[in-house]
Amino acid sequence: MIQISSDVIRGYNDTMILYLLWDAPSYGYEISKRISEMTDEMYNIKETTLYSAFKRMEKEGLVTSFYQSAENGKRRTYYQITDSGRSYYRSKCDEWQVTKDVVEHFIREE
Amino acid sequence: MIQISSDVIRGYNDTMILYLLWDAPSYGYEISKRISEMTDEMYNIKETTLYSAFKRMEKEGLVTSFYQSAENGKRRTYYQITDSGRSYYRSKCDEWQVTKDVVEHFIREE
DNA sequence: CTGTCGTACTATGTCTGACGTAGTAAGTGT
DNA sequence: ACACTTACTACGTCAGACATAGTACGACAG
Repeated sequence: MIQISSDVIRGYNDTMILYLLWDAPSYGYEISKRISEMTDEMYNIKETTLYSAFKRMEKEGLVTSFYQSAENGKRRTYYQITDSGRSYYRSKCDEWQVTKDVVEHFIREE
Repeated sequence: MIQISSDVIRGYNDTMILYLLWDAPSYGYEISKRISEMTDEMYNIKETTLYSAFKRMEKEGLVTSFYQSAENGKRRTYYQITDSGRSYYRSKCDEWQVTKDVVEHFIREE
């Protein structure tokens, strides 16, 4: 089973997280599980990577956070995407198309 | 004109360079020009990025170097891909396919 | 009722590839 | 004579990813 490290998608963790926040707020643990599921465990984001991404994005105004006690009585920090976050996400999607094109000039597929 | 920075393809500069060394040895300036041409100037590798990639890859045994005076009398450091470089390149191509799949789960195309 | 597991984080420090800035030097073109 | 292109080297900085460690609370098993 191939497992990829976060380093190879450096700069796209934020984008992946924003995608998962698009429709509703979420929190660290859930985001992490959803990424693993969606990628069939090919990519498992590291906790430190994830939480530092949240901090960075909050500072940059891409997300806002709020505390909320969950059903199970546990306290969680939820993150919510902002308008600025949505437009950042869209620009990263555009960038991705270009990046992909560029890289694929140098990739041999067999 | 969209220009992408090397940061978004972090870790794939080496792969791009190895691709260009596949059939024949080459040197910094030529590699740099060819990358710009091949990508329609969407990606222009920085000199420092390029030369430090050469150094790193030589240390890792992915390439070997030799001096040679060119037609124009200028001295150049040519780099040549090694067997190890070829197998590294192939593994990066495989990795790329996975990376692309993973990222695209989180990208909305319109 | 104790210890392990899963959940939900925070803190701290390290590493690496990319990049900014600068400088050298030799040949070419005007 | 001077600018420009070619062909590099040196040095220092930065940011994102990651390793390691620790905290804390609830559930659940033996």
